[in-house]
Amino acid sequence: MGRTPCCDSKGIKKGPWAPEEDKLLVDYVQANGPGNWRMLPKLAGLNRCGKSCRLRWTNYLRPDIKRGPFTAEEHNSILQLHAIVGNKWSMIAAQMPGRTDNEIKNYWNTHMKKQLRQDSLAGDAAAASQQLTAMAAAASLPFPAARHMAQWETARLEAEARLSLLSSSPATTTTVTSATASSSSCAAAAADLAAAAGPDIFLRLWNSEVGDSFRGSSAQGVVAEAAHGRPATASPAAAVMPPAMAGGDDDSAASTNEGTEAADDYQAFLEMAVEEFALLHGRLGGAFSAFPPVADVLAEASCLFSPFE
DNA sequence: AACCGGGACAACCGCTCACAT
DNA sequence: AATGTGAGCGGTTGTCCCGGT
Repeated sequence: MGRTPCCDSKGIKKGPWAPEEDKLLVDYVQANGPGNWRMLPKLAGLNRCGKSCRLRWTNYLRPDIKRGPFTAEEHNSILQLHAIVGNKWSMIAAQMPGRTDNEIKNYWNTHMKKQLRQDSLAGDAAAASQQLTAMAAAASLPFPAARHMAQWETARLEAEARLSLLSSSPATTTTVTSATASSSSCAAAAADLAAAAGPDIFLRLWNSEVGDSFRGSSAQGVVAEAAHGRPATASPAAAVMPPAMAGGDDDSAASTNEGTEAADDYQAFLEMAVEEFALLHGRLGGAFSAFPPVADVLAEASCLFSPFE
């Protein structure tokens, strides 16, 4: 679908914002609230495109923005969160009140990337364990959601490590002949899936119909979601998180068993994903196109077909 | 004083997605 | 179902500033 650029009109100003423009934008948003950015420039008397106004407001003029240099605590938080989610700046920013994704992204690209490069040049032999270390540290972050993310992600990495071990053992290389595969062969298949389709395959599965199905069928999950009281307007981060990590509550005292529960949830999810995959394959003979969202996720893992045949 | 290079940060660009029509 | 729109996201670019030569 063709999309007309928002800023191709002649005479629309670009570049740095003047103080008068900032004042016009702030006055308008304070009087009318943000929203309808396309019409805003005209209504506010600005010679800018709506997108430019939105960016200026969200990245610079918003009253709740925390200016100034990043603290050591924020620095560490970014480091740890980046180890978990990668370049998902909006997710990282969601855990750091007062900081924008743009600000964090710039900080990462200018300060932290350089630091990491220097660290790697120094020849850190423990590089492989850095992610887990960062995650362990993240478990003590002052941001509840970040704690949940770290705990769940730690469990996920441990589970994946187990799956890798299982998949490399001779016993699990035997042929799986039915959709009701055993837990260990599910695990092996899941490890194959990750190896074939990339580590984010699990996140994508979680966001697919398979994940929906799992969430819907897991009574435990429903209880967990209710207990965590996920807000109706979930953050983008919460939208992709399993219940154990999408909580948003401050109930840190009750988190003792969360890692174990998360690992169990994750294992159950993997088993269901593989079963679902096998069922679909059996039912459709590989014609996954009838289920586009699942197909998108699973088609990449087509080399997984063989264990089920 | 003039020039240059690099760092820091604001702003833009291109893309995707959800939703409305 | 096709298309248009608004909004958000991540990557990239542009500009300013500052220190070194």
